[in-house]
Amino acid sequence: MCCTGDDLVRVLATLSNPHRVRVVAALAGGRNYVSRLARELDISRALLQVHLKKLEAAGLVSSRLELSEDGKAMKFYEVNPFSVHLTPEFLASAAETLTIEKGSPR
Amino acid sequence: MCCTGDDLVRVLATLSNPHRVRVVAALAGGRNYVSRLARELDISRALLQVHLKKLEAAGLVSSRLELSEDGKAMKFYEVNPFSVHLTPEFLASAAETLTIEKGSPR
DNA sequence: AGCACATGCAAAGGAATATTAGCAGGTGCC
DNA sequence: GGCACCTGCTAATATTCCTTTGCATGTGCT
Repeated sequence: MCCTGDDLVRVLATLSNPHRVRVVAALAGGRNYVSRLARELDISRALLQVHLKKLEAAGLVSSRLELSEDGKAMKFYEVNPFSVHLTPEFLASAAETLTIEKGSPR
Repeated sequence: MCCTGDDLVRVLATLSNPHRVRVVAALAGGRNYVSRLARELDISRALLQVHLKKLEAAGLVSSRLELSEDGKAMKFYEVNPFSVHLTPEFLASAAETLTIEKGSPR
């Protein structure tokens, strides 16, 4: 037991976008940096950055800024291992720690 | 094994709403009809109906119209058992059957 | 200087969601 | 008839999300 119901909802919301699923899938095969990942997934870099931010905000990926040998700053992303067993019973327990306030996404 | 990546995304999108999680949680404790469920969850019936429709469209719940002893039409909902093990590896396999349609402007 | 590559961010428009309010229908009971 | 229940729909609003476009920074190489 580690996450609140709100955290779960945030994770599910984050993974409810095909682009972000593909990003996680790509990173599951190994870490990568933004520009290259954008080329491999064939999406714009700006779009990828937005999705990466959401994934990181949800705790699904981590980033690390590194300097390549030729001095260029490159931001590497990698997946944080996670495991959620989605069942009605699990949702029932998660619902106990769920706030319903309006304008809550944050 | 059974669902496409698109189906998975749809399920996750459906469960990425606190109201719908609470609905599933409530139904996990037993079937119920719309008006009563709305009272128990303390939300408007119109709102609940919208969420129930989405849950049913995603295949997470089922509905059945029944007649009470006193002749009133009552729509009962119940959860369809489901089990999704959410991991990076699982997403990687799901991503293979994921449509993105859209021109790719590089 | 100019090109290729890396990063970041903000504004703007369109699309999709969430929620409310209000209407319609039905039954049975006092 | 008038309540108290049940069901269903729509239109209109507010809000959030998605995506593109554009500009800013920096590096190294020719």
